[in-house]
Amino acid sequence: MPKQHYRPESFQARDSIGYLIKRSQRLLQECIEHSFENKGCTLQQWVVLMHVRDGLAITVADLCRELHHDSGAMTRLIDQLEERKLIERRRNPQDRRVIELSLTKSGQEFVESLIVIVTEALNTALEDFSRDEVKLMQSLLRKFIGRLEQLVPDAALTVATEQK
Amino acid sequence: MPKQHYRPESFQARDSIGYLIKRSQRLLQECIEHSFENKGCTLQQWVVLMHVRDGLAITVADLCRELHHDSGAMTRLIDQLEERKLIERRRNPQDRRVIELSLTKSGQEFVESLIVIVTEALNTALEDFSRDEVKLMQSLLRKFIGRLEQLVPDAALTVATEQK
DNA sequence: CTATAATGCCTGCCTAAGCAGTCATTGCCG
DNA sequence: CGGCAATGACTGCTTAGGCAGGCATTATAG
Repeated sequence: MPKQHYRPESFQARDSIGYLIKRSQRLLQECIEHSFENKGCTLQQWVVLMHVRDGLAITVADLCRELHHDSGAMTRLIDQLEERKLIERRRNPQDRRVIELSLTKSGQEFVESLIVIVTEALNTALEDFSRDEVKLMQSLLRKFIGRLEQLVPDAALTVATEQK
Repeated sequence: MPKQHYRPESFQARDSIGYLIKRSQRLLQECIEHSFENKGCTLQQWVVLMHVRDGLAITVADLCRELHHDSGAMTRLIDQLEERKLIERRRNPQDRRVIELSLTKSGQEFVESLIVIVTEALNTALEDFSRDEVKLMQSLLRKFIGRLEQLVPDAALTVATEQK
């Protein structure tokens, strides 16, 4: 039986965790994309490049699971990055279904140049926060995410497929 | 000079506050919309109805400022709600530019029936959290939002116009 | 070994969001 | 009073996301 954090009678949309998270997400995204300015890169695109760079995802399917993004949309996003010579596709000879992604030289340089900008933006956004507050916020969010992944099983496809 | 919460050399996309917030937002949205099921209503639409109900916004422009949404998209969203007889438009005679929004009888009932569902979903999502943890998360997010609104001036149009 | 399912990538279609520009109305200032 | 900026609602265009289906390839079951 769930705790009564919110009650229907007294519910205020603007006080709910949903509104607060949504607004935080949106503002932060704008903040970062604003600092991207004329780099010609979406936050989304940069995140994809980062994941490939760090080996967190090497295929389109990986990226979709990690970022919880549509596979069709991801294909088209990769198309753009490939066209700009930031990323390369290479068919895996062992499993010819999969296409492995890797950054080009200029892709790597590009990603790293934006890391500086992103960390700057994040640090500025968190300027008023102590180190402990940031840690706290991170751990609360992680806990929240963990809980939600239980509730929305589709969301954690990696886990779901392992369970089978 | 901003604190060094994140540093370019050691930056990990998945540990950043951006990733965590984005993922929280997405999962929570899915969680709620999943519980909306066959109600034939987007979370976005419901939020709009709630804002009108509570007098937080009575015009399209208000809604756009509050929810930080595109005015064209909002017009079309209202079109749908009006077509379904959930909301009404009425031209303000004092200022004939503005169109005031209000809920119909069935609109009110509809919103309130969904409040129950939303609060349930939120309580379930926060089941593992103590009351203090929820308060803490809310206050951290509010602080974060406040900071971001300073940084992205367009974001807080209400404030911005007041400043002029 | 074969039939069937599952996986991965991609395409087409539809809807929604973002952007720019239009039109009407109002506020402001000389 | 007259001109000009500002505001509010709306419309067309472009782009991105979600969904369903298709094709090739691999895994699995009998």
